[in-house]
Amino acid sequence: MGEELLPNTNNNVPYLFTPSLPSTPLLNLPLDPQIDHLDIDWASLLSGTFLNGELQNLQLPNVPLVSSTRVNTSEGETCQKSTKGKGSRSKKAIPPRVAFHTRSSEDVLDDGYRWRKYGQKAVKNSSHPRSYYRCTHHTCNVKKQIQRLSKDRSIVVTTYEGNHNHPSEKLMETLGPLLKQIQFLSRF
DNA sequence: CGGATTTGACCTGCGC
DNA sequence: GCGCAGGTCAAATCCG
Repeated sequence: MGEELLPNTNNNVPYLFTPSLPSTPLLNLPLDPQIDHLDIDWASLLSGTFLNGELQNLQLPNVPLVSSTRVNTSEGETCQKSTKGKGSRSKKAIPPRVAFHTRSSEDVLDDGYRWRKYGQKAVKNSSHPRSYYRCTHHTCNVKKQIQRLSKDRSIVVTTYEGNHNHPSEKLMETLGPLLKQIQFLSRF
């Protein structure tokens, strides 16, 4: 990792491009010339199963090849804490990463999950800082990074790391009544 | 007052 | 070994 995430094939993360927001389910995957578009099931994406299933089923060449060796510190992982209490890194299995390039005036995409910002850092060769977010769900350790392209400030690069182990709150808010209705109707 | 954000310090990996 | 860059922590601060 190093510089700004650019829309080219040098990145080690699959590059998904959305012309606007997740309002359109059609995405492009320039990394793989075999795939010129991809229909995304946003429901499964938001529930976390997309990253577990669909993406891997597509056999994308670079999932999850991010060179970062940073850790995540979710429960059950053997991550070493530094004796000074700061930092919690060690070489570990790299969680799946997906980068979305989104044209938006908003930095933070409303993806249905709740995120807490835990850091912001100036990035080399970029005039815009990178922001670090973590899912606020207590059992979930998904992270995301948000950064604007210096070449095109209207483009926001959102990099998701890891899989949600819980459904999207907004999704459940929306689907909850619907599911109840389906359950009710299915009794007949 | 509690949760979210800000921000400087700290830690690790990597290249030279 | 050293310096740099990226990533994370946690105390301070903000805000509803």
